[in-house]
Amino acid sequence: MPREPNLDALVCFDIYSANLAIGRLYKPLLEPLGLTYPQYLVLKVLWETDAQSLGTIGRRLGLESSTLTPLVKRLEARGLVTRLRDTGDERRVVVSLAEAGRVLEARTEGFARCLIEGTGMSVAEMEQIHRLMRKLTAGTVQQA
Amino acid sequence: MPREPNLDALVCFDIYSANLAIGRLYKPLLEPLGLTYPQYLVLKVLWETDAQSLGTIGRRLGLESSTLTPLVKRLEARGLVTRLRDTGDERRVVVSLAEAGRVLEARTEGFARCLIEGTGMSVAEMEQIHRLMRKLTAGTVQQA
DNA sequence: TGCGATTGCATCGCGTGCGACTTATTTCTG
DNA sequence: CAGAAATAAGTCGCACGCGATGCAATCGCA
Repeated sequence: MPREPNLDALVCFDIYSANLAIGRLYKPLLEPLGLTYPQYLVLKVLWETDAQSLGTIGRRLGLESSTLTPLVKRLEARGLVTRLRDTGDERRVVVSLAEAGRVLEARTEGFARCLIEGTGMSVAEMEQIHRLMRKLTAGTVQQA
Repeated sequence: MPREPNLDALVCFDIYSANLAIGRLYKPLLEPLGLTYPQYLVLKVLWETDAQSLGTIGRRLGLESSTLTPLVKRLEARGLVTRLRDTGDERRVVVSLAEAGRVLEARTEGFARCLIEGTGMSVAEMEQIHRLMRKLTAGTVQQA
C-alpha cells in the first residue's frame, strides 16, 4: 500500500516529468529542422531579440556558460548563428542570427498549435502555468 | 525592440527554467546525502512503494531504461538499493531499498519546507501546479 | 594610476536523458 | 508446441547541464 506522497514529491515529480514530456512532444517537430530542444529554446530567444551576449541568453534560460558555450558552438557549426567578440567589452561574446537561422523561424509557426493539441490544455491553462512557473523561478533565491 | 513572445515560448521557457531552478534549489540539500536530483526522485518513488521493477519506476518518472539502468546501478554501488531478477518474470529487475536507502528518508524530512521557503509559493499554489502539470503530462499522447 | 576584485567566457569531468540497437524472456498464434 | 511478436532490461553514442577551475578583460578604489 503506497503511503501518502508529501508535498515536494508532487511538485518535483510533476514539473520534472512535464518538462521531459514537452521535450518528447517537440522532438518529432524539431527533428526535421535538425535541432534539439535546448537549441530551439536558444534560437527562440534570438528570434525575440537578435544579437545578445552569451550571458544574457544564459540568464534568460537559466543556463551556465559551461552549458551554453558548446551548445552555441554547435549552432554556429551548422551556420545558424555567428559568434563575435563585443567591440565595446572584449569579454563578451555576442551571438547573432545568421541568415539560415533567421529563416528557420518560419518553419516553427505551427508549434504553438501542436503544443495545445498535444497536451490537451486550454490557452487559459497555459497562461496559468506561465504565471505560476515564472513566480516559482523568480522566487528561488539567487545567491550572490 | 523585442517582439511579442508567442504562446509556446511562455510554457516551454517557464517549465524548462522552473525545472532547472528546482534542481538548483535541491542541490545543496542533496549534496550532504551524496545524491543527485534524479537519484533523489528514484528513491522517493521507492519510499512511497518499495520493491518496484525498473520499468514501473521509469513509467512513474517518464524515464527510459537507458537512463534508469545506469542511475540505479549507481544507487546500488552506494549500497542504497538492491537489484534482483523477478523470479516470476525473469525479464524484470526488481529494485528494492537496502537498509542504508531506507534510513536516508529521515534526512529528507525538511525538504518540503525548504521548497516552500525557497520558492516563496503557497501550498495552494503548489497544489495548483501539481494539478496543471499532471494534466499536461497525462495529455501528451503516448504513442504505442 | 595601479593592483586586487569582479566579470564573461571557455574547458573539463561526471551524471543524466534519449534513440537505436542487442539480448533474453515471455506471450501470442496457428 | 513451434515460430513470430511483444516485452524488459542493457549498451552505446551523442547532447545537455553543472560545479570547479582557468584566463583574459574590465572595474573599483585607494
